[in-house]
Amino acid sequence: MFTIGKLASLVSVSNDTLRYYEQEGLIRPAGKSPAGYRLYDKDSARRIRFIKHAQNCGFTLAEIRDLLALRARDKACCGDVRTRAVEKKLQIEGRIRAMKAMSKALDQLIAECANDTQSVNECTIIAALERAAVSTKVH
Amino acid sequence: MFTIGKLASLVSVSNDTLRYYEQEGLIRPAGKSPAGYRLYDKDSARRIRFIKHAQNCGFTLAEIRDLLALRARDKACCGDVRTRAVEKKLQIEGRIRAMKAMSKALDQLIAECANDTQSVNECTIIAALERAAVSTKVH
DNA sequence: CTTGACCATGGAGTATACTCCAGGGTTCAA
DNA sequence: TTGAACCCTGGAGTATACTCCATGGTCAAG
Repeated sequence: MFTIGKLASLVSVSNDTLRYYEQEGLIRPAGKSPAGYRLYDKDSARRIRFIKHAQNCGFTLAEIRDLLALRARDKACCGDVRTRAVEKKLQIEGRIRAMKAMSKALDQLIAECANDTQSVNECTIIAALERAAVSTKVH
Repeated sequence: MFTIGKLASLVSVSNDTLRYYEQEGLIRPAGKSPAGYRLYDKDSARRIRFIKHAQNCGFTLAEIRDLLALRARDKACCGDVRTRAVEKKLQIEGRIRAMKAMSKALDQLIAECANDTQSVNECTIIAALERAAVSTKVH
């Protein structure tokens, strides 16, 4: 059993973050000390790592809460989790496409602006940004 | 000269957004009517389009404000704008890399989970998310 | 003159994931 | 016993880009 500070440094997050996760229903201490201190066990550490890794896979805390709930429900099968992973992947790919479009638009802008010493009045980047639509929407 | 609603529908944003841009120092009406109504001209429309296109290139409003200030300063040259475009491109490419790593991590997870009907207890996605670190940080 | 469409201001609310703070109790070692 | 280091709660603040609201003035048509 460790106190919040111990767990926090163990999994490299702040005490505040752990309390925040608890508040958001993502974790719960294994118990409390007589003085009301949160006490955690190894399972808590596993759970936090789960949360962190899922975040790195692009899941929001709300989605992670769902994932954790899924795990808790016996009836749920691996397919449910898989579906979420596939959906998330599609979402991320959409974002990547949007970003690539941005990057491309910037390429065009940069290429157009050949002359570094031109006055800003004739700047082709500025002109281009005033002109044509760059059809990209993120999120 | 048009009122806020006219300009808003002309450039497809809301009245509130235009007031917000003004508050944030991105635009200023060309004048005011005796009753205090904002009055805009064609330049205003051009400026809003500039803002929208720059947003589509991934610039934040704060960055766009800088870009607009740059345009206003005679001394600034096209190179200054170009530098910002290049920096922004690098930033976006970084984000794309991070997202690709996420996508790849999800691929792995999805591939590992071959059996759709397995109980969630043995779910390999869940297990994988508890295990190894997926080393990706966004932003 | 009234009605509806429009405009103004100031301020609060939204989503996300924390971070920081004040005010106060607890634990432990010297 | 005193001080450092730790813990608690509740609430406010951060960034971004709006959106919505109440309250009230303005304008044009009928």
